[in-house]
Amino acid sequence: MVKKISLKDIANQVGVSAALVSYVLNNQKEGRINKEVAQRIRDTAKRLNYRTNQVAKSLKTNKTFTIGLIVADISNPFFSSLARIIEDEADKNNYTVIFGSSDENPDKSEKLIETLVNRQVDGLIIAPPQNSESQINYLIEQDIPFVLIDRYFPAIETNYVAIDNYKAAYTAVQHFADIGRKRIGMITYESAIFNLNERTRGYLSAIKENKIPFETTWLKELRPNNTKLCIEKAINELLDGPQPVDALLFSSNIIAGWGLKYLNSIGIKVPDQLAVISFDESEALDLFYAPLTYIKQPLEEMGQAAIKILLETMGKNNKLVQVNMEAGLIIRESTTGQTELN
Amino acid sequence: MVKKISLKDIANQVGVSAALVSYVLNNQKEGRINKEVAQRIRDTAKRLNYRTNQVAKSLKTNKTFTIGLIVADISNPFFSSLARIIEDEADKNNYTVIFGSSDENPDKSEKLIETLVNRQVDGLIIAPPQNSESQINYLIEQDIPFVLIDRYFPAIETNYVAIDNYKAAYTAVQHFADIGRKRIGMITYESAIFNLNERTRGYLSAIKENKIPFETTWLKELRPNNTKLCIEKAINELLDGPQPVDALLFSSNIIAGWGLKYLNSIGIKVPDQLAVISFDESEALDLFYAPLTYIKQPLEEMGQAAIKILLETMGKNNKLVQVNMEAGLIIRESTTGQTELN
DNA sequence: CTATTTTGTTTAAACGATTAAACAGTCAAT
DNA sequence: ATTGACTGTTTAATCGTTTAAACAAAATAG
Repeated sequence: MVKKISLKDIANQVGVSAALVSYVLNNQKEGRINKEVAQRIRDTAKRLNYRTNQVAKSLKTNKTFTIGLIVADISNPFFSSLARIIEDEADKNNYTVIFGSSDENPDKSEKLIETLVNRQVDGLIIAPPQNSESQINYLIEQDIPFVLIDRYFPAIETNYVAIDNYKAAYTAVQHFADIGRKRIGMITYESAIFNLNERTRGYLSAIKENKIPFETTWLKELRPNNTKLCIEKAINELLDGPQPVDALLFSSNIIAGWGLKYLNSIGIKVPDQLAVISFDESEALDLFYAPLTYIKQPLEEMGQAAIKILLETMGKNNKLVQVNMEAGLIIRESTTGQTELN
Repeated sequence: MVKKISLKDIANQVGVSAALVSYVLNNQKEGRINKEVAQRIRDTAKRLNYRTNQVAKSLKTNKTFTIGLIVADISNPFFSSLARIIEDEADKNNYTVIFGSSDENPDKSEKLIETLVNRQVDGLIIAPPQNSESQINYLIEQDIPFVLIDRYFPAIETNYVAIDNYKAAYTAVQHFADIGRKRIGMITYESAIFNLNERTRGYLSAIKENKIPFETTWLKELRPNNTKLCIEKAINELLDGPQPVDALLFSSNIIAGWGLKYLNSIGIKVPDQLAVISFDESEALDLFYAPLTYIKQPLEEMGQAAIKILLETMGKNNKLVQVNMEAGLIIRESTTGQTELN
């Protein structure tokens, strides 16, 4: 590696102290510095192609201008879209983003938090996996600024940005009821994550309030390490028998992806046989022959809010900010359309 | 922020010098340190919950264990999948990843490179936008380890990992020819990026070798800042008139996404009226009513190779490594199936 | 019983920046 | 001529590590 130019190198060239160079390049001590010298310093810096060493600067100033982002999986479009928004917002404020994927695994999440904290990130944005409460409490103890996103733990007082999942699921089921569906299924993950439980709660609550006689077999809770096969099995169980469900809510984009593929392959007619709603958007939902009705999370607003809150928290504005946004229900053919009858 | 524990704090507690603490915690000077003292140091470190300050360590050791990743857009599934693989491989080697999206814009790319270099990343993995040659040359001059991915500049001697785009496009067109298609269109970006040009070259070459009389109107080159509307216009032009194309190659997942949606909406029958192949995979391609034949890039291998080469380069193993992988053609219904006839 | 080696630990400089405080010189006011 | 204020710059400490070199004490050798 070619020798990097330091402040001292510039100082030597110009014949002044490193301190003066620092003052000039940081536009400090404005009026006090000899203009001609300042210009020479700037010229020399440019000529030598000086780049400040952020590591040294961070050590001294105790500020890295880095934000850590921990999501479940950066390759999941939900999280990568969020990541992109966060990246842009961070950039506007001169921060860069280090990311990591926890795979919904608390051990990985813990390791990531540790790595990022050791790297002295100024703050964290985290979509916490289940059973990671202790890590969150650790961050609170250590007074490390952070914002939870997408999920949070109601038992812990933290900043967070999420949607009202109860309401979102409720609205989806209500929509099923409104279009006359009577046997409404849901496929979700068996999980201690609050936001998923809220979805289930919203689902059950809407069924109850619509006076639909609920059957426990309608609710399929998959292991988080779900596979294609689990989803297919769940769908089979929902559709088999004399009383198949006539509506189905997928509680995540991943489940919807596999689920739709399977529905496609077994020739279920959507929406005639089965009305379908999915959480989260994705291009895939558009290309299904009956474009899917889906619950649209306000990603842009969520990402922006997360950064805004994080910056405020880092700036010692220590009040708690908890944001519950409302998701939209984008109604399309999978619940209203007519399947092209042949 | 709660005061962070430093080596010195441990040293004071135990009553030894900071140096000794450093030696112990880094398992250096193995045999030479009094076991009892070493244990006390370790215990105290644990008790005080010491975390090493990576920033300080990096300053001293001139190594950050950080890799910079610059892609066009992290929210594009192609890049986020790649990012995930790179993340995992980096992690295996104890590196973390800082990322940025260039939006195919050389100015953004330059700013990102500068930011990441200032942060003293140990190396970079870059999908360079067009007109960013000077930035790449700068990295070479500065002897900063990097690997290009997905794209590269044939005129510049660099490490890179990419697929043979010429061959991939050629194979796709050959497949069209094999199934008897005679009027084969392509929608791509007008761009100076080598990999896209290679796709075009492969397309043209295959047409020629199959002795298909090429018509220039078959090749649609969109402005990179393409919109939904441009794609729709291009498709209209290809399909309108007395001699519409009977096969169509989309040169990216983004184009395919919009394109398929439009084909869907105007009721084109795939593959009867129009056989379709897309570059890159995505869930969307699976859910199209005729699952798409697509060119599958070996993302896993590409990401792994990129990290491997980068680590070698960082380790001063200065030989040039240029990898051209072969893409696969996954043949499905959009080129072979029968549209369900009604 | 010295001389040498080994063991265990400390000292101090360094990485590259920042920044409070000190300093020297000039200028104006009394 | 003395004082004080201002201008322009340097000195030196510091951030938290690492690590070569120095050092002291104990063990071993001759």
